[in-house]
Amino acid sequence: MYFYTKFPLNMYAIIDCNSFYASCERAFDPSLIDKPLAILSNNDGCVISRSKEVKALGIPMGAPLFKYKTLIAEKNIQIRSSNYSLYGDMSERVMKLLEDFSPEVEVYSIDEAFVKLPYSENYQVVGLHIKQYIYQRTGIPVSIGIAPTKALSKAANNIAKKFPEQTQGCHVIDSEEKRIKMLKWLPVKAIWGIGVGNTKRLENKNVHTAYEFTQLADDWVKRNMSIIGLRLKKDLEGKPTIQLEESVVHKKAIATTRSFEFTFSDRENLKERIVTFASRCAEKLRGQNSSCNVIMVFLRSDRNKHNNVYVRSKRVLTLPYATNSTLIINQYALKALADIYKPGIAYKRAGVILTGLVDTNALQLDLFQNENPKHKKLMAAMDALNGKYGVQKIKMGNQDLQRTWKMRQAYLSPEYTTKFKDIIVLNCATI
DNA sequence: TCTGGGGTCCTAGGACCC
DNA sequence: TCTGGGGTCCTAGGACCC
Repeated sequence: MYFYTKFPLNMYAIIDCNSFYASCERAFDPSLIDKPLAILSNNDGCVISRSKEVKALGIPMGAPLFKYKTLIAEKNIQIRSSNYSLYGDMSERVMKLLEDFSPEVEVYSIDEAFVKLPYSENYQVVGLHIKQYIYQRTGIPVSIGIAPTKALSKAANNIAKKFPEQTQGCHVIDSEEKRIKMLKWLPVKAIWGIGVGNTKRLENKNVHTAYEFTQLADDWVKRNMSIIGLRLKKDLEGKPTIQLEESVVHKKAIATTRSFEFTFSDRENLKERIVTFASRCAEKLRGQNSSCNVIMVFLRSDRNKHNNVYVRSKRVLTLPYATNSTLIINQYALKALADIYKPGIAYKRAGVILTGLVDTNALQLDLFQNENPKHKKLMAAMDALNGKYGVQKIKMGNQDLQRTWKMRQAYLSPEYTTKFKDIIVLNCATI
């Protein structure tokens, strides 16, 4: 109904890397190609990326590793620990290549980007070209959905993924007939932005497909699913409502949180962890040239231990002035920790989150309280050294200097693209 | 024995101001 | 005998995403 007679000048494409982490591993280790391959979360806890062979074996996203040990052995499933420096670097390469097709690129996540495509007579050809272009230069296979709105392109991408043979990995919505056919096929729970809560609500109202969702009254949607739901509905109707967010805006929150391999209760260990998390946050903060006004520290017990009460405590502190000094941030992090720490609780997870972020260059100095100017120089020196010799080489005195807090990463691959010692060596034999 | 981590946005309700 | 109303800002909590 909102479609132009001649198709709109701009179409949105979503480019989504297939099983991204698994594909990164395969790009550097061809022996993994065509074998079932699963990538694990931090601490090798659960499965967070699955090749299509692993999906076919019925291992769900987020599956705890220990529950599938037998199946993994039986089916000879290959597993790898997360190698985020590799994935982050490969992601940057893919995103950079997309800029060759349009100046308007929104990096939506580590493995997905929206691109506003310039007018074309044949978007299927454009899509297949992008797919091939990325694959040739990175070894990463992608799926592409192209449509007049972002929500429709996400849905089209579902189709490209589900029917790779028919679509060749790219599906285009360029007519009202295709839009309606797709929405009638798409179950509500698969709509981008409809979570479990909304799915339940809609199914109670006997709404089961995306098409039925678009037939609801606007005011009902607004009332029950907020302005977000209404925008989504418009987008699915083919009226561009969810805009491309291009500018690389600074993050509005910076977090470092971890689960521990074991639970523990003693104050000294927690202090060390919190200082380490806070230091890492401060580093990320300076990395985007921001300062923070607010710090939050939380502690949690093990939510999977049902015989215990699930303890979740947090403390939010507002700083006297915006800062990005590790020293100040650590000091307040420890203060927050002292407020919530209770002896005798088996803590399993902790984290530090910085919010109230502002641009450091635009800082207003507090009239009475501001930072020791030496901090700025010290931080700059620390960042420079850590940049040169590796993350966390320079630490605060109260951090774990012996590196006893290692994550469990039993199946880690080399950092092929970001460490000199891990660069692949080719042996060329002359015949 | 063993279950991840890092984000975004919206809303309701309270505090406060004029 | 009587006790406004509107606006803004902030925060906690929820929902959702990958």
